[in-house]
Amino acid sequence: MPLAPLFRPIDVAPAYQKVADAIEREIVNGRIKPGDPIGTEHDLVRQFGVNRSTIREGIRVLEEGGLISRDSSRRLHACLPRYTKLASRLSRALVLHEVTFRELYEASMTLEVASIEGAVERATEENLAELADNLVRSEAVVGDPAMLAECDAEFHVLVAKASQNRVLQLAREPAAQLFYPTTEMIVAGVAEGGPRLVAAHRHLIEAIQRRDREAGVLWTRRHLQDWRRGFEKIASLDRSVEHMYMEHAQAVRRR
Amino acid sequence: MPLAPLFRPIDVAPAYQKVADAIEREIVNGRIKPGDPIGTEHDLVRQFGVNRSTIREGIRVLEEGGLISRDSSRRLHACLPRYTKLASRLSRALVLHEVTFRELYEASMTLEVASIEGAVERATEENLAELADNLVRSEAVVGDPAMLAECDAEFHVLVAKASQNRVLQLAREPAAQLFYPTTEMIVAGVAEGGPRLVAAHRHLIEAIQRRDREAGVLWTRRHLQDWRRGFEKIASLDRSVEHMYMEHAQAVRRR
DNA sequence: GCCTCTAACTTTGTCGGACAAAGGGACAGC
DNA sequence: GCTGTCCCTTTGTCCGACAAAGTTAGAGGC
Repeated sequence: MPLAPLFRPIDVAPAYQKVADAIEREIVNGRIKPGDPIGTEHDLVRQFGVNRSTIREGIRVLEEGGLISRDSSRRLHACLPRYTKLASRLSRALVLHEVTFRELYEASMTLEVASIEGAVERATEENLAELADNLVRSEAVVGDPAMLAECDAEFHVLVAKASQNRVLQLAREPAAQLFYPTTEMIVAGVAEGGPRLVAAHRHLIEAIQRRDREAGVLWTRRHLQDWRRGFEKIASLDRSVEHMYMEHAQAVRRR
Repeated sequence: MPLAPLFRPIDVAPAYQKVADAIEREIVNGRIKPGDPIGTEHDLVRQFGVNRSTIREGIRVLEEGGLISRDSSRRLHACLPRYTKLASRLSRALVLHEVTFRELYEASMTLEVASIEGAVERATEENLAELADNLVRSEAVVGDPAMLAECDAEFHVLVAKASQNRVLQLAREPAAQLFYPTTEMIVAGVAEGGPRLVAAHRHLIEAIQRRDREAGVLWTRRHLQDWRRGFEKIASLDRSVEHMYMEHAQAVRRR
């Protein structure tokens, strides 16, 4: 019979990690609210009793995690992590794991359908106005694949936003970020691609307006199937997401 | 008419950020493969021509992003970002954004149903063996809410894994991490909670075995509805996720 | 009294050097 | 072949320093 454990594992985390954890705890449990100042590096040196280099390493960890950031004057303050920034981490991970476009397509089918269902049910007038505005801008750039792809990405972000479900909004973002670059290629390669894309958006907006769930789901499916057909003219769905697509995600993250 | 731009915006990112970006680029575009050594801090000092403190700050950024890590001997090497670690960042963000349990529930309903559909279609013998093993362990701890909740969380991870869709796996993880702690409370509070949970798992495994999609979806719905009923005995679905739940996510991340 | 401009002061980003602790490797001894 | 020791490398931490950018306060002009 093994001995009863006499000792707990001792905490051997390096100091910079402890600093980061301590500040993270205060933010996550709400004692430091988003927007609250964290204090200067020198303040933290005094409070934690460690060297400024150590403090700075801890700050980098928190900054990368999106929990704190520096304002225009580079002062530290707690902040709400931004979805797009976090999602681009995930996109990056998906690329490194070499997920296939089939996986992306299947997951997006689920997530975008769920988004439109939520939007049909709960979209506000403001959401609709944003979508309508997006549609106008899309129509204006229907001949420019790059701009149109950008509008398309924004359109689906707006639909997800209209669902009023932030979990869904966040869940769909990583896959969406990897779709975005391909849309440009497809619209450029397929003659009727642009107009079909804009037409689908129009039908989706109408569906939301009429609170017509069936139509919303139908047109989302069609929209994604269009993407799929276009993609399969270029490559196999079983191809894994290429590294080049990451350049987009990186650009998005830095915004 | 404005002058043609003579100059590009100059890059004013701090040095540690440039170091991190440079290494990130090499990893993401595949020139450094997961597992490859990065070299010692001193090597990087020589290569980048900056001070070691600067290098270390850059390393912290990459470490937090999950792109590099240190092995047992603390040497740096590139690695595949781990889903659970990234997902816990998202869970944290969701908590800070004060998402409601209703949002979690709705999104999970979508994501878990999609997972089971994928699992029914594509689960391997190995996936089924893992699920069966999980079921045995769940039955053994049916009287212990904390252990059972842990088994439940693992069960759904295994279902998502069986779907062979890593995008889905990743997308469901953040919401799932926030569910996990509540399951324990619910199982503890509702008399028949434990046995019902295990029974649902058994039905789900059978559905996967029989490739019976209808049954899989049905029992996933019931399983989640059970959670919902249990939760509503404790609190309103419109309550936002409390900060206390983050302690779990933090524990998960550190594993 | 209010505004502007300048001169301190503060804060950040970076640098150089330093040292203890932990790990890895080579080498001798059994 | 295994073990223990010594040495070297690497990491984590510390100290002190400085230029650049931002902030604050006070002088001076209206």
